[in-house]
Amino acid sequence: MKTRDRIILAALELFNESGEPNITTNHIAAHLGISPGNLYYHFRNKEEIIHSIFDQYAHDLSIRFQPLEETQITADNLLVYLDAVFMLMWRYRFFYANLPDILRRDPELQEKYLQAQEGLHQNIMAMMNSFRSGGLLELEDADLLSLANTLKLVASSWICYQTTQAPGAKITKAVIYQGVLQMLGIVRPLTTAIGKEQVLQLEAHYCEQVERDV
Amino acid sequence: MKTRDRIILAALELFNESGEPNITTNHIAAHLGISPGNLYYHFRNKEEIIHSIFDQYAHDLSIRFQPLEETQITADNLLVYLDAVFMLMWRYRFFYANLPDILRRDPELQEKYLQAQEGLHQNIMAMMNSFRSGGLLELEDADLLSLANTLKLVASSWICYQTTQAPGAKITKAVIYQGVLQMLGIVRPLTTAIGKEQVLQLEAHYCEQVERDV
Amino acid sequence: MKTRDRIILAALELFNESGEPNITTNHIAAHLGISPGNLYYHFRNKEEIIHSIFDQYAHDLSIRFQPLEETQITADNLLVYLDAVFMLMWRYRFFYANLPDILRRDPELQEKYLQAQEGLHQNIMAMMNSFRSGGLLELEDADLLSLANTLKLVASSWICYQTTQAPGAKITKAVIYQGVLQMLGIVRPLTTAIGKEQVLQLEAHYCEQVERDV
Amino acid sequence: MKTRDRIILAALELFNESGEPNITTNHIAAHLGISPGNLYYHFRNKEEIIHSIFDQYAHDLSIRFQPLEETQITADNLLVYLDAVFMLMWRYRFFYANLPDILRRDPELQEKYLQAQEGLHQNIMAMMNSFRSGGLLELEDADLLSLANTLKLVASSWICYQTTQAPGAKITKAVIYQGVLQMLGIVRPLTTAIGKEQVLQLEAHYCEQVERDV
DNA sequence: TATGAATGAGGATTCATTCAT
DNA sequence: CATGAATGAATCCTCATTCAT
Repeated sequence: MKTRDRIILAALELFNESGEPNITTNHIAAHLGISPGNLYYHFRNKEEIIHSIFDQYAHDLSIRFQPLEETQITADNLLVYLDAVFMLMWRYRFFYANLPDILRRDPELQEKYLQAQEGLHQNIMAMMNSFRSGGLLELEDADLLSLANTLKLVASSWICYQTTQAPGAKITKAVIYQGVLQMLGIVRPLTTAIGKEQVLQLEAHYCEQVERDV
Repeated sequence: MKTRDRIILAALELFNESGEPNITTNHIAAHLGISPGNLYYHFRNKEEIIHSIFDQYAHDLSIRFQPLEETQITADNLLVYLDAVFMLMWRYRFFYANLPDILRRDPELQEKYLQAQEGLHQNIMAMMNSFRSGGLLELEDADLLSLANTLKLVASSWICYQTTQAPGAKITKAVIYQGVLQMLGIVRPLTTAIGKEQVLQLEAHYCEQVERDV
Repeated sequence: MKTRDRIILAALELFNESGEPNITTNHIAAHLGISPGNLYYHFRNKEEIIHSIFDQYAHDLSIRFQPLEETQITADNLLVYLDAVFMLMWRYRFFYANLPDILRRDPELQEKYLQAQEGLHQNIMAMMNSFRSGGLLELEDADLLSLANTLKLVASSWICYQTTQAPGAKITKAVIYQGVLQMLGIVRPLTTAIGKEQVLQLEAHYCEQVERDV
Repeated sequence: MKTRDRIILAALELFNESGEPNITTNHIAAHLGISPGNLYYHFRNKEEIIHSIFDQYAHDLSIRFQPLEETQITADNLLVYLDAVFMLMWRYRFFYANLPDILRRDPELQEKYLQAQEGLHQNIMAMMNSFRSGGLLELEDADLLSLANTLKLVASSWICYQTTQAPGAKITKAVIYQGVLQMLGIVRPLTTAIGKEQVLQLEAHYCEQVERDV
């Protein structure tokens, strides 16, 4: 494994554990047993490390989430999708603990983040549309858009929100699954009879996951 | 005005503007034209300033939000309530931009925050219950709880979320009102015919506010 | 009791407890429940407080130790004298924990200290001379002077020395009495048969004291 | 010469000159023409510098003073030993000017200091025993122990004591030699006829040294 | 590629002291 | 006499970053 990648990995790990502002470049170098000079040979500055982590995040996102065509959208696909979104967010959770501050310092990163958010929005919209046309949801356009926005907000805020809800909260996979359940809980009351069945099935799936992990 | 209060005010202002991690105690002192020594005469350390700001926040919260009795809950009261919650969050918005990090450093603050969150939860539940018993909502217990959780999450995350949704996003009152609208949008699809009317009225009110402020 | 005197007393107490460098003027004021301004009304600066404490010490010393005439010197007088010297040193023990540093900063104090030391020397010499002329000691002039010097050194260093001989050593009266015993132990091997008897008597007296205090 | 060692050396020099409490880490850095950051690259904090100086002292002590076997103890060896002890104390004299305060702050250092003191005690005891068995001294066990204690006290206190005996006293080598003479003066009245001769010889040696240095 | 010593501006904080009231 | 808010230079220390090797 290349040093550059090891740095990214170590930084990600340490940031997730202790928060980005509390991890210095020296911490990262020491953790890897390399010199600070070497770290700066591979990265111009700390910002660039964060940047690279985000790039990896965005890349992971893009390969997993080819914009879905409406016909492909099934309950199964949805499950896979939600699963993957939250897992990704978990993997890069340090990011969400400081998002406003990190983005303020780095306009370029802000731009990239917005693109990712846009992709998330597109996908959520596509799924909701597909649900509606499949007769699982019964909503007007405005309500559908509002629903999509809410889902995006919940997805994007979940980890940060949970971090603040308990002293010394560790974000585990169970917490992630509860996030998916929270989103399903938002969709369920809006579904048709057929839709409800599907959602309940998904919920059952995630309840299992939560219990297995607790 | 007492120096102690001026410090709290200046700190709040600067934190909101530039983010707490980017504002040093010297910045605050210089901004007020006082010496660093004087600042430390009034506060043992930076943490204590943040603490005091939070205490003020909690105090504001508590005097404005005496736990509502269910009979008092009307659409008008709700409007006043939501308005006030978001305004308060706006006033102390720096806090929300770094919540995980701020709380991690200060377990006492974490405790206080959870109490405030618990109060928020109680009030939201009281309102939703009242809505249901007033025939504005039609939901089972589990769904009602889920709804309340979603509303609390949206309320608690709105400012942080919005901060990340645009480059150099300034959180204006209009953004705040959109948060209220978002929450109403979550409630609306779940209301009865009578409930829908009330919600639409509230939405209309806030749409006006948004337009006035933009 | 006058504020000025209360300040001296409080400072002495705190200095003894925690060491002069670790006690700020604010500590002293807070301990007395007075304002720092008030403290500085009575004393130009911290140095002056130390100075005043020393003056009190020198005063105590002078009233207790009128240079002894040789004829007055008996074993009993000696006992009273040694007792008093060490008690005084105990009362002002903070001083001995930092003597070089305190004196370096304050030439006037250095001067006063030397005068006190000179008085100590005179008295020790007087006693030793008297012992010799009384047939208790058998020494040549040079040896007598050397003995007096040693005794002065031991007396002046005892508290500082003991402070360093155990972790977190508290200087108790027992430690003080051991100092007297140490000095008697220096004198004893040099005494005549008659002198030895006297010294052993004194030693017995102090051994009792030590045991009572332990 | 390594920067780390240069820092230790400069600190030692400045501490000796002006007293440890009066020398800041910035002083040391400036004195060496290096940045404060560099100093803190080599030492975690000021305490660690003091610690390192003491370690060097303890090391010097240990290599020079292998516990002496009784047969090796001759007047010549004693001379070398005393010489070295006082020289070492002179080299690290800042330490003795603040011993109580320095040890109070640093329990680990206190522990090391006590070990060094214990070594000193062992060596002094060994020498005195050897003197007695060689017929140079005539003392009972209790008196021998008492003598050893006195010698240890004088040795350990000499520099601190001398520092306080004159305004702005500079501790020169002559002062050191006088310390040795003081100790010899304590031993001399207790010696046998043969012993006295040896001691007088040593005294003569040191009187020469003092005169040469004054 | 990698080292690790070095930088230096800047951080939080302290404390003897002053001064208007 | 007394208050207590205010000063400001100084302290210890951090950390992102550089650079000669």
